[in-house]
Parts: sequence; C-alpha cells; structure tokens
Amino acid sequence: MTKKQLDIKAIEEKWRAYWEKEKIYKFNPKSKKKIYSIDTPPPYASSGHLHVGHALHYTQFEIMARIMRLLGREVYFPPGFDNNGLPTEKYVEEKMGIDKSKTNRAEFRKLCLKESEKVIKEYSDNVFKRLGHSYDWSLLYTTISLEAQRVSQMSFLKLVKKGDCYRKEEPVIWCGHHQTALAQAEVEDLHRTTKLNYVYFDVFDFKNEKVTIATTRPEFLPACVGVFVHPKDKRFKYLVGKELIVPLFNHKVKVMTDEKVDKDFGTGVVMVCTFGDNTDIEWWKKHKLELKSILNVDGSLNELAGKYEGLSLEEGRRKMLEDLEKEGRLESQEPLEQTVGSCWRCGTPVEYIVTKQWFVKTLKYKEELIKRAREIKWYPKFMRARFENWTENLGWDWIISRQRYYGVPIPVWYCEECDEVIFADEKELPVDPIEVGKKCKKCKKKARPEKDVLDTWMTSSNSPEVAGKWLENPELYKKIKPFSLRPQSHDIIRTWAFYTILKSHLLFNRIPWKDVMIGTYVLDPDGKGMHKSKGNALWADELIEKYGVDAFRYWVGSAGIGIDLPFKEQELVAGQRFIIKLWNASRFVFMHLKDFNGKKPKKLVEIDEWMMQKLSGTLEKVNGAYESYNISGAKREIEKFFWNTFTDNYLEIIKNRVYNGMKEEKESAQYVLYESLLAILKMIAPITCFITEEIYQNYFALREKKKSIHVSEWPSLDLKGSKKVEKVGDKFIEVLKKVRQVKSENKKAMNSPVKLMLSKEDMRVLKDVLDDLKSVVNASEIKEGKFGVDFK
RNA sequence: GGUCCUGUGGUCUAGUGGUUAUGACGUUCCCUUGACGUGGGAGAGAUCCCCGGUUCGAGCCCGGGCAGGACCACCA
Repeated sequence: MTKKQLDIKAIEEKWRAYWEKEKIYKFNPKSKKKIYSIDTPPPYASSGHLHVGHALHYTQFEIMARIMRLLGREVYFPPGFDNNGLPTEKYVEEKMGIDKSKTNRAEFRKLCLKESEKVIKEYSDNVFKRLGHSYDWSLLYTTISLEAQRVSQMSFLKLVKKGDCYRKEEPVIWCGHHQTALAQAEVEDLHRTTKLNYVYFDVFDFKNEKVTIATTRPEFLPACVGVFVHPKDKRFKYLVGKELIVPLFNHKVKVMTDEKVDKDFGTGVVMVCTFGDNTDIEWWKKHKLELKSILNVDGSLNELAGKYEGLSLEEGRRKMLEDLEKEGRLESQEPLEQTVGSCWRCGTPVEYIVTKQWFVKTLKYKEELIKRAREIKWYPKFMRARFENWTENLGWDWIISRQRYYGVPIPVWYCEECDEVIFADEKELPVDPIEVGKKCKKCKKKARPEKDVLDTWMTSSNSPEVAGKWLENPELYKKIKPFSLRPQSHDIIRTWAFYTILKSHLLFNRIPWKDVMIGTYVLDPDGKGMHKSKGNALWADELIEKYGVDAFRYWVGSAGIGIDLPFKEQELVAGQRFIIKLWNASRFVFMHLKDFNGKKPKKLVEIDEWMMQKLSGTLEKVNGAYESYNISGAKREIEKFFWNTFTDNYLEIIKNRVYNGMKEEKESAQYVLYESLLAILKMIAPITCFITEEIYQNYFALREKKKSIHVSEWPSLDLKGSKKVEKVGDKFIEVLKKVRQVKSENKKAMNSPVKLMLSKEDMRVLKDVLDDLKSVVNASEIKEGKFGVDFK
C-alpha cells in the first residue's frame, strides 16, 4: 500500500472553495426544519491579524452553528462587522494621517466607510473564511450600513415616543481626550499613586482661625462650592454654618454636614467641587449647591480659573500647588494610592462636565430587567450573576449621545428660537440631520441640526434586529425572533448583553434570545491575560500556518465554556495527531469497503453488534452534550470512542475477518465499519470540518448523496441493544487487554503467536466470539483451564 | 468593601455522594504487526489547597480559612 501524504493546505483550500461555490451554508427560509438563529458578535473590522483569544471565541460558536445544522435545525447564521464608533475613527485618522476635527463630517464618514469596506473584505477572507466559518455570506451586515442606521434611529424614535428616552442637562462622564461623553460601562479603573495635599482655608470673620482640608485635586479649588464635615464630628461642630475662604480664589463657601463624610480620612473636612468625582455630584444635587464649571470640553481650565485659564488640569494643579506653597497654605503632602475612572479607549482619567445629553431610562427598569434575564438560559449558569450584579448597582441612566464625528446621527433638530425638539419622521430614516433642513412647526424658523451621534451600543444593542432584518424583511424577522443564541464574551455582559436585553424589553417586551453562551477567555501559557502591549499575545494565523485549521479548531473544541483557558501549544500537536489518525483509520476502512454492498446484513457477528451498541451509546451522549453547549464534553466522548473503541480495539479485532474471512462475517464487519466511521466523522465534523469533509467526499458522498457532510443528518441507528452482547463484548476487551499486558511484560510483539487458556466461566461467556478473539491475539488455539498465555 | 469563578499526578484536564479518581502532554520500558512509528502495548507518578461538619460513606454537600483570577463599588 502506498503512503498517501496528507496535504492539509490543499484540503482546506479545496473545501473552502467548494462550500462557497455550492452555498452549503445558505439559510433556507422555506425550510420546514426548526430554525436556530445566532445573534453573532460583529467584530471590530480592523486588521486581519487575529489573536488566538478572538479566533477561539469566534470559532467556538461557529462550531455551535455546525452542530445545530447537524442536529437538524435550519441555521440562521449571519456574519456581521462593527465599523461604527471610535476605533474606526482612530484607525482612519492614523492611516490617512488626518485630523477629523479639520475635515467635514460627511467627508470623514465617507473615508471611514471606504476604509471599512476594504478591511471587511480582508477580514472575511483572512480570518472567517480561512478558519472555515460557516456563515451565510448573503446575510452580511455592518453596523454602519444604512440599514443598521435605520434600525438604530428607529429604536431611538420609538423609545422617545414611549417616553423612555429624554434629553437633559446633567453632569456626565467626560473624556477630555476624545471630547465626548461616556457611559458608565465605558469607564475603567486606573490605579495610580497621587498626592494628598493638606491645604489651609481661612474662616471668614474668624480672625486667625484656619481649617485644613485634604485634597487630591487642588486644581478644583476654583470650582469649590461647599465644605462638608460629619454631623457627629465634635472637632468641627463650631464650623458648621460658617463660611470659609477658598485659597487663591477668595470666594466664600459654606460649611455643611453630611453622613457620608469619613471622619478618619484626611482631616475629616471635605471640599465639594463641581465636579471632581461622583460624590461631588451626589452632594451637589442633594444639597442644591451652586454650579461652577471650570472645564472646557478638551479638559482645560476655563475663565473661572482666573489666571490659570487655558492650562490643562495637570498644569493647573502644579501651578496652584506652587502658589499655595508660596502663600504658605500648603501644610503637607502625602502619597496616596487611588483608583480613578478612565476612558476605556485612551486611559485618560475621566472628568465630569455639565452638558445637554440624551438618555435612555434604565434605573426604573432594574427589576424588570433582572426578571427578563432569568427567562434566558445562561451557559454557564453563573454568568447570570454578573448581569444581576451589574444591573443592581447601576447608578445612572444610559447616556446615548456622543460628541463624535463618525457614527449613527441622532435624528433630531432643535429650533433656534424656542428650543423645540423636532424629530425625524420614521419614513425618512436613516437620516443625517446635518444634510437635511427642517423648520420649527411653531415658529417657522430654521432648525439647528443635532451634531451628536448615538453611542455605538445603541446600534449594537439592536444586533438581533439588524442581523434579523427587522425593518427590511419583517416576515423573516418574525420567523427568527427571538434569536436562539447570543454568543459573547464575559467582559461585555454589562454592555452588549445588558443593552440588548434592555432594548428588547423596552421595544418588544420580550427577551432578545433564548440562550446566552459565554465564550472561553484565553490566557497566555502562564495564565495571564494576553495583551498586545505586554507582548504575550499569540497570533492565530501563525498557529494555523504551522498546524492547520483543523488542529486549531480541535484545540477550540477542547475549551470549556465560560472559563479561562491558558493556551497550550501542545493541544494543537494533539489535534494534528488526531487528524492524521482519522485519515489513516479511514484509509484502512475504505480499503476493505471496496466490495461493500451497502446493505445491512440480516445477522451481525456478535462483536459487531457490540460495536454498534457502543456507537449508539456514544451518539446519545454526544448529542446530549452538544445540545447543552458542552462541546468539550462531546469531543472527549467522540475521541474516546474513536481512538479507544474503534481503532485500538475494533479495527484490530476485525482485521483477520476482512482480510481472510467468510463472506457473511466480512459483510457484517463491512457494514459496521461503514456505519461507525460515518458516524464518527459526523460527530466530529463540527469541530474538524475540513478533514471530515475530505474523507466524506472521498467515499461516503457517493452512497449518501449529500453535497457535504456538513448538511448531512445526524446518524440514527435503529438498535435494540441486548445486555448479553454488552457483557460478551466487555469481557472480550478485558481478555484482550490481559493478553496484551502479558505480551508487553514478556517483551513480545503484539502479533506474536500464542496459545491461550481461559477459565471455564470466560469460555462460557466468549463461546460465540472465539474466532475473533483468536485472530486479534494471534492465538493458534484457545483452551479451557487456568488463565494463561503460552508463547511456544 | 461587594459579587462571582477556580484550586485534582511534573503540566493541563474529566469527575453527576459509593470509580482500583478520567484522559492528554511529558517521563520509563517494550514492540520496525499487512491504516497509521505523527503508531501500538505496558509501567511509574495524586496526602483530590487546608481545617472542621453532615453522612454508613465526601474530590463532590455545608461552614470557616488560605491561594489565584474576574467583574463591580469606594477613595475628598
């Protein structure tokens, strides 16, 4: 027999092209099958270079799509790309070397769109198609498409109509670098060491009386609007109601009390500024303090900062500290570990400024949202706790307006005269208000278009509606909603999952999807998070180049859902071995199926029947694991069955029969070889999709008459298992193992000839399978007696 | 500070109150058998993080620790 080398790359290319040409994964809306729809996470379309964590995540639910197809569902699996928002803006600015604030919005958006298209093409080819992903490409969507904009704007208008969306002047979280408002979910912790400064304040009308206040943000002195002490703090009782003079700026502020003051922090006296932090906002609202906004939108100090105007906060702080020191007002400084909020994109510490923004009501729906989330099945279950934890702790309504250039425009105009808000008509969506003139209905004056855009989550939260063509094809949408599955990673439960559940609840009064599957989070081999900046990120394309896609997918298949997984290259080696083994086992099987008549024999040889029983049991277990998103559990079962039962044992047992056996015994083995190999291929096909297709097409396709193994049906074996056969087979394997052990102990080859002695009991059990036993252990005879292996 | 997850041979991992505690990688020894040496067989290697408790019986359930991780909150 000539060695047939496996050319993995050629196989991958061949079937990739075939699947695309034959539209194997096309969704058929007329199908009678139950629909399984996937609300895919649209990746940011950036470069085609993908790190293993992402590649694993996307492949993980892609495997689910294949599984559901195999289990008889009509799978709706649209690919999507997110090219809406800051990352795209930044990418275009950097690549083109332009400053977006110096171009006009329409032009900049055009550039972004053009760039996105290129990137999407690159990404689709180099990543998704390369990895063998089974999307229906005719359903491709992007978050910046006109249709996505329409959905996003429509959802906005509907929420406004329902009274769940409002515009209000509020302090908002602000990124000075990006010059935009941020949502709570976009803020990340930044640990740093700063200085706690002890500063003297004079007490008004109290000669020589001074109060020391500890502050980490002296640059906010011009915005100081009040001073607080704890109501039960005896040290400062005398101060309450008096006024202090703010150093450097000399305006007076009142001393008040609040329970929230920590007596033991600093000096126990706190200044409130508008706004240095969250507590400032809380006290400002609660005690109805004056508003002194000292920040420009770029984070620099404005005219209220007097001679410090125009300085950045950092510079302002330095200057003010210098001046405080000169005046002898800086008593001391001490280092302080603190955590501040920062922009998740650029790391700039966030500030708070007061502007008019659009909000979606969320706080009043907390409880309802938690109830909704309980209607959804979470895989793994404990991930729901993250959602509940986040929802319970929410402190702000969702701010949806962003001061950015590129994004979905907010479809409103404001009357210059009466400040009346003019909303777009549902029929004219999508609309960019900048490009459309509107007049105020009341005063007939020209209206000013809104320049802000919607938070990108405003669109992403309607991914089921975009992917499912809510407005474009309502008939279709009706069929596939609610979606069957939302696959996503755990770090965006508080954003993507949260906002999607919120939007679905508000717009449709139902859940967006039935199941949520949280993907595996990949760590580096030492168990640390992978980051480009840390230099420990591993690239999927390099691994695929080295081991092949199937080996990579094999590794993906071994990952448990919702847990962290340190990357081990070793797993890819194991995958490679598995693929080669599968290939060789198949070659062996086909060698002996050349004259197979394709019929099920009237009677199977006992060991063959046992094999079919084992197969049937495996199919059942794998089916159950697959249905509950337990890919790794299923994979373990398949592997155990394939490697252990099928190749190591069964193939060895029937060897002699298929080479030299009588017609009936050979036909029995042929039938079982055919059925069990086909079943193995199908079971593992969702994971290693290329090699299984290759093997299927080489032999099975002719008889099975399906275009691809990936649109074939789950094997159904009509079997009546008998306890007796099971017992015989298991005993057979037990004896086989014992003989192998003796041979190994005696340093003999596995095919060395022996004479075998079996106990009376074993003889009785094995009486119908002695021929197979004889051939597999190469025994010239089997006699009754005390168990023994004789090498003479 | 709150919530959640995870601690099982050297490494990774399965484990659903009763298993000689699963498998893989590594390691040692043997076998160039007619699919495969990228193979086959055998072996060594585990006080199941610690301390209590429930139970006839705990890796698994409960309580308390310890360690690692994630998410969130607070920080004047």
